Amino acid sequence: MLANSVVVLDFETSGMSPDYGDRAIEIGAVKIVDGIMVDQFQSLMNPGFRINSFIQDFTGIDNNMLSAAPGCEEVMAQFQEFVGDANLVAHNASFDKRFLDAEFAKIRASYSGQFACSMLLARRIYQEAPNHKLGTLVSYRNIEHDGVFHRALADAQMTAKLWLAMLEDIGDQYQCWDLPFQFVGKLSKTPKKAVAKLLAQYQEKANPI
DNA sequence: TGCCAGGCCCTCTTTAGGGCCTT
Repeated sequence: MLANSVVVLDFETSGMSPDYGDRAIEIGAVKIVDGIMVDQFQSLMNPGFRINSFIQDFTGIDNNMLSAAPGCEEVMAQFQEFVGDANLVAHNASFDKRFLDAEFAKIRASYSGQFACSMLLARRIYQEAPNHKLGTLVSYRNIEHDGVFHRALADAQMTAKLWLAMLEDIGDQYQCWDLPFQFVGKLSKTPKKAVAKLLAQYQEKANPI
């Protein structure tokens, strides 16, 4: 696995908190290598209980679909293979990381990559955007989409396109291309007012006079 | 059936509160 591969993932879940018994019901992911989307992963998963009507309406995933789906354990084991040692990205990553950690813990699986958040990066790169919801940012950046929202693979694909668009915009605006993943993670947590300064420092290091 | 969370970040801040985001 190349060091610069990134897996952008999105979970649909039965609720907000794995600590209160919520489970993943669908996972979608896109693998990016050298800035190109090269592979994808998608599966519904049966959480072992019925999901409520709000989640069914919100996602379009119903209990009949889940009763025919493989169990979370089987799907997450396959997903571990897909992830390998890639770094990870999600929109509002703290949410998806909680579910990834909880589902992996149930099958004693783990991952070695670092997590970055497209929402935190967008708050710094697109400070003037109306808000930083995934759908808003996709429209704001004129990213092509098929109109499907709140399904795991569609949201992962949009997040992947947004991630690449942000890296491209950083390059165009600050002349900082091929930013290492760890640096982007640092950038997404730096105070908003310090973003330009941090990028200028990086550019200086990357292109010493 | 209905309920539940938590990290980040701003400000009327730091001995705190509340909005944003995710399902």
